Amino acid sequence: MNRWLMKSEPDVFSIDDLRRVRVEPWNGVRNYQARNFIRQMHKGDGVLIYHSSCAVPGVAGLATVANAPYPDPTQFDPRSEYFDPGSDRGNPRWTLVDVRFQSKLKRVITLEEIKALPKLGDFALTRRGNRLSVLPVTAAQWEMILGLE
DNA sequence: GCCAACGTTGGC
DNA sequence: GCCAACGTTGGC
Repeated sequence: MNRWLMKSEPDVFSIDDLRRVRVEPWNGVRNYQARNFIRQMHKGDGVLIYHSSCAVPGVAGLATVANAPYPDPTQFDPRSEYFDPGSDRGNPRWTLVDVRFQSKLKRVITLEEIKALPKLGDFALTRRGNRLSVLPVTAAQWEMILGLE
């Protein structure tokens, strides 16, 4: 099993929204590095749901990857904000997975706390200029972060 | 292939 | 709202 962190702006789609809908197609990722991580996902992989661009950024809940990666349908929808006229139906440019709610943490584990972990090691979330919306988490990082709850 | 301009992300 | 970081675009 691989482990990932996926960002969402809680004002747009929060862990409470995911709990309500149970399974959500994680569409709209339009960054090649993030897409390449999505393509490495497998059904059952663990996901940290991270709240970004909000008062207290941090990990808010747990989810799992619900299925194998498949083409993001919004790239072919001219009415979608994620429409990509340059994407070829024979070779779709953008990929997504569905994300299944697992649990909401009792409290948000904040970015500040995560940054302060002494043995966190190299982690895309705390690297300079952190902008990736989907990024890998090692087993050790996963344990350390959830150990803060 | 270079690089300036531009747009976006995201913490603060 | 500000601004640093950084990805993308497009002219050359």
